[in-house]
Amino acid sequence: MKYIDKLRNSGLRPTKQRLQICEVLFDTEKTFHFTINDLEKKIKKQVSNKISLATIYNTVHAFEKKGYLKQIPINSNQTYFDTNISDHHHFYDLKDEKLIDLEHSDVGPINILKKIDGKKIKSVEVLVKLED
Amino acid sequence: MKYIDKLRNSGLRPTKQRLQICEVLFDTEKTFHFTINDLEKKIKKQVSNKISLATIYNTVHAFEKKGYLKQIPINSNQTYFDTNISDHHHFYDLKDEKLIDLEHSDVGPINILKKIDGKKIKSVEVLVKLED
DNA sequence: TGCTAGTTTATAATGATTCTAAAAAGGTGT
DNA sequence: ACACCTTTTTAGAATCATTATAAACTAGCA
Ligand SMILES: [Mn+2]
Ligand SMILES: [Mn+2]
Ligand SMILES: [Zn+2]
Ligand SMILES: [Zn+2]
Repeated sequence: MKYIDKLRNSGLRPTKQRLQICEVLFDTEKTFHFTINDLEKKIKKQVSNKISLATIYNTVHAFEKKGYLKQIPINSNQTYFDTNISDHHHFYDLKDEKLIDLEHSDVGPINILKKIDGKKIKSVEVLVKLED
Repeated sequence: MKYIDKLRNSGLRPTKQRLQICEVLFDTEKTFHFTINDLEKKIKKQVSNKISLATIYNTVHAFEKKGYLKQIPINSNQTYFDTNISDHHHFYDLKDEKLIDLEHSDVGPINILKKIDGKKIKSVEVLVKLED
């Protein structure tokens, strides 16, 4: 089905757990931001069998390594992930502790004038903190 | 002396420990980035008496709240702080796990076109990840 | 139907950070 | 200097997200 090839092509065996996690993560109208704790709850709701927490961690890290998920740089006691892997930015609402997507097109072009010898830019991420 | 008024004006008692931590943090030619673990080591080297880890945490958080330190949004198992409290950005060298300042002037003007109702922008921070 | 490497799992370990509550120190007024 | 009250420091315990462990399970393949 839908995710079997995706996983196979990444060198990941399409196990029952991984396919179920794919459904929770990617069978949605909209992309979303989540912590492992959020995802664990979503899985409990949507998946009949139990998936261990260790497997959730393993899978999220495997998917991140393959580029199917992105980590969002933010100061929190929990790591935030994003199913939106496009080149985009974020608002962070300090009061509600919620992330909001900020599309590339919603931010004027960013020009990094400083160069670091022997290094090249891998990504440019903007975090806009919001208050009331 | 130098930091007593600074602390008093913030409503913080100028204790021996706080003054010593001020010296470690602010009596430097250049600003720097650090984790609590980094700071603990620096203090051990530069301060004769012992300062407990709890006090280091308390002090860093107090200074951050007063605006004498900034937290840097980055994904790491440890929280990074910055003695440079100017409005600036960062390179993050993924290999060396080092932060490098990117002055406001080294980044073209950033224009956030999207508005969120009832919220105003508190800060705009750019993180530029570097690879070889 | 085996075989083997990859995967899942319960559980333990790790480690940064926060909490606790008692002792110490700062500030103020006498 | 002293008493008094509040803030701060401190050692140690607790918390909790994350990672490690190692045994059981499974996907893919001969
Ligand atoms: Mn983290
Ligand atoms: Mn943190
Ligand atoms: Zn996003
Ligand atoms: Zn900096």
